[in-house]
Amino acid sequence: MARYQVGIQTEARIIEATRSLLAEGGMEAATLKAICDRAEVRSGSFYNLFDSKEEAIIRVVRESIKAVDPDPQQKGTGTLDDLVAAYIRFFEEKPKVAKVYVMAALTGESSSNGARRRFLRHHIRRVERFGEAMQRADSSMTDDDAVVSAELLLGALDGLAFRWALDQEFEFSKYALLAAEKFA
Amino acid sequence: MARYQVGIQTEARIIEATRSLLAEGGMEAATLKAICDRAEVRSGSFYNLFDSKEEAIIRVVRESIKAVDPDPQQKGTGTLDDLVAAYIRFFEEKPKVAKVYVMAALTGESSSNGARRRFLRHHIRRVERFGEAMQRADSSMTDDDAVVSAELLLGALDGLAFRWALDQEFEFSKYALLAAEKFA
DNA sequence: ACACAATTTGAGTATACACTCCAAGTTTGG
DNA sequence: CCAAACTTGGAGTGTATACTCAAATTGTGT
Repeated sequence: MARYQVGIQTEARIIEATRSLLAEGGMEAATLKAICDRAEVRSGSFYNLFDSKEEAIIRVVRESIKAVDPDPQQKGTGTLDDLVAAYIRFFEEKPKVAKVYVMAALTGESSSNGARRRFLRHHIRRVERFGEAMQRADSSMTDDDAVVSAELLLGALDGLAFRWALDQEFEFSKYALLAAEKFA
Repeated sequence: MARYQVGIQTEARIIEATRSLLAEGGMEAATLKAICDRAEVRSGSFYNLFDSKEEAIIRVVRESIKAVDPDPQQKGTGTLDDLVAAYIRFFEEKPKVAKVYVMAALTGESSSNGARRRFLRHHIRRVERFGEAMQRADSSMTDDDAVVSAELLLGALDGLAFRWALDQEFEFSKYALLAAEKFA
């Protein structure tokens, strides 16, 4: 772990290099050499700060998953529109992180089941949040209905995100809003 | 290219080995050694039948993309329900191929744009088919509306497929039908 | 200014990978 | 039954990869 300023800065450069490489070319592009070249660091320095390449990648992926969820603290408040708006904002403000997020689920083979399980846990938590927001808006909704509706809307949002990752010209926010109208 | 019976069988074993490895563990799992071991073939035989590992993978991916589209010949007929039903059937009947399909877009050779572009072309074709089916059901629909609706429904279906790839317990067909209902 | 821990360097290691080569074996049509 | 066409085994090649290490340099609290 970095103690001095230089070390902390180097660490940040390595993380940023890893993130941009993952966003541009997926796991395949994030080789140690590529990361070190982009961060302007020699491999020895890399291993002074990280135990393995995997560690750097996991940190980037974990951070990207976390970034999707706006303020997990504010549980129990917030409307469905807030949640959808937060998702849209995430894509507009942090496209690089967003792309890593979209890639993470399918590409996470590196740590085999670990990454996938983490992603699934995250998804389930999100379904709960969306479902609760839906129930708050319509108190006649059963728990089961809420889960089904939330799963449907989140599926649509993730599908549109996937579409955006394929082609950044795609107007994600426009379709995300339409999906919220249609599936809520 | 294989001419004799033995060669044709070996080729089939290699393709099947590649497909199952891709479905189980993504690109990372589909090493030459793993493919050859599973197909019970030595690397020399592999290269007698394929120019490269890439060729085998591309064939599997291409086949999986093709398998999603039911009878491209029947253009101009078929209802939206038929198209959705075909997509659902694809997941139920060919789960292995389906998983490769879901993985293909981002994970393929994420660096080489070839796979991504092919996937995008395929998606656009599908949006057209879905849009036409929607217009056939509601003749007052403009072309633009059809594209938007089709993009939305396909986004949802793909997102649910993505969800299924994460966790095969997920009842894909149930949610796919619910999504389709919203557009009826 | 000093001691010493943190950081950097860069050559070096081991390994896994895709791919080659060709002698020996098998299948096929005539 | 033969010869040509095809297939196979498996040792071997070159290369890219993640990772190590000891020595040199730099940052920090006192």
